[in-house]
Amino acid sequence: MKNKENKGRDGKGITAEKDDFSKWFAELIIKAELADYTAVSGTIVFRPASYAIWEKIKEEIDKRFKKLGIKNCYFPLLIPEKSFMREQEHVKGFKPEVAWVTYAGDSKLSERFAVRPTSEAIMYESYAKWIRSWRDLPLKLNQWNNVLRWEFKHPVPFLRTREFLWNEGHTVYATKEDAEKEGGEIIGVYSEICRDYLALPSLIGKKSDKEKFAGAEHTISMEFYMPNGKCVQGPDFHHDGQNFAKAYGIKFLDRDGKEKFAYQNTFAISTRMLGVMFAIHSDSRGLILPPRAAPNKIVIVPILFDDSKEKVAGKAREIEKTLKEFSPILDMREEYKPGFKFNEWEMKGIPLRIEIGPKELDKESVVIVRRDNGKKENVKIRKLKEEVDRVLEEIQKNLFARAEKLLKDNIVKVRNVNELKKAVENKKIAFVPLCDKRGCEDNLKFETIGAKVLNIPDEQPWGTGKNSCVICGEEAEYFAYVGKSY
RNA sequence: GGGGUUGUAGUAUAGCUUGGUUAGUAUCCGAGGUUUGGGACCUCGUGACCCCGGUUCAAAUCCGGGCAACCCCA
Repeated sequence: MKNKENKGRDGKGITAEKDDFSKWFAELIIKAELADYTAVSGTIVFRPASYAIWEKIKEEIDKRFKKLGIKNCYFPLLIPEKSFMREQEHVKGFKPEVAWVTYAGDSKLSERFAVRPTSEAIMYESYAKWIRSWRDLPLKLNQWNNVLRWEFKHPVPFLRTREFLWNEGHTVYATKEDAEKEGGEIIGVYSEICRDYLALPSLIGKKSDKEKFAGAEHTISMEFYMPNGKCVQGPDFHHDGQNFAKAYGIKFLDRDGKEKFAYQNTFAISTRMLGVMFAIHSDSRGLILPPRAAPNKIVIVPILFDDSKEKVAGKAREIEKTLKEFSPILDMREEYKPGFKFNEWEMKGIPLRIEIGPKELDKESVVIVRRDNGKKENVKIRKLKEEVDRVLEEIQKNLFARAEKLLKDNIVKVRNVNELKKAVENKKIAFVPLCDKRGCEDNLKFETIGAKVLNIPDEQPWGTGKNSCVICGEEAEYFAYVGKSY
């Protein structure tokens, strides 16, 4: 293919195949202008192409959070060391990754400040002041912000960055029941956005004690399967019980006149999801975006010849207006041939391309080309809007179906250690009967050379009698998803 | 946590072994011309040796350190 030979030589196309995942992903990120590296390891620039999608995710989630009565606020970036140290499990979990501010100019500060790796510590000092009565509850606050975790593992753009953007929801309830009920609502919002906007299916379940959030009583997570066989933890919800309430003194006077500790939750979705989405949908030609996540859903490429130029250009502008709701890009650049433009917009992941030239003009039609499967169709201009609507919806569905197939095809049920090892070796997610002993989970990681329990789904396929833990052989408590993870 | 590879323009690269012209090429980018249905062509032009130190008359090249990217193993 001529096209193929040209790739790479001019530094514009992606040269790596998707099978060569790391190389492919790095190229995709740079060439589709999603992100760029900076001088600080593990930090990236979120360029407009990716930031616009983040804004969309934010917007949709924010709307839904507000419906649930969650209000936005903003807490400071810096956390005094004393506050940070209050909840011990939390400290243990985060301390190795915390960056400290110790100097102002040339003078050393008398107290050092943590750059937030997450905001529990600073928010809960305030919560303790604000909450006095059962009438103050529930308190439901959220902030959209950045956090810094000084990871030492090899960074990957979007998927493992030291600084990232997210939402931090922090809610407080009078009773455990009310607090726990929120888990379903929040995970419902996150999974709706992932499914309907990002076209990503996930495995939803509870984290094991070993893997749960530092300071939480339990964690519900959404796990995603990447094309290189590794899993990624996406959005999550933590029920903290009274752990933080006790550490930070979040108490209230209840109806019965007794002072009680409150129950708390925290939840988050981060810019990591952008990386998950880019990686799962895209191909060797470049980025593929689900229409509902794409800032520009359409590109219009007019085919301009001298004799018909004016007419075609006029029609193209008309179409641009008709399709305004899809934020179309009209590529009128005359210095590039259409073929060049096709490749460029495919690289950048525009879901649908509309071609219009003299041939179409005569027939009052246009050619539409899908980014997800390359299929071309002739469409009458008078029907264009409804056809575009239909095709975009089909692309959205197709991308989800593809991603779902990738996920489902890579889950295998295993019954013993050998099957488990083989599954992990083959880059599968194993569905594994386990007991709930910590030792067995440690052992599982050892046996599989690094795989871990992703989560434990609510729906348990007990069915045919009892199962035994693949590690110790005793009666299993549950089936868990196990795989290598970022 | 351990081991390895690599840093030359916006991108992809040559040169490095054996130090020595004005650091070569393609593409991108800018100007002009000719073109335009899957990465057109011609002319001219702009643009680079990761940082700090050392060795040397002389460093992209050799040495040390730092920073960064990537790979493998735990």
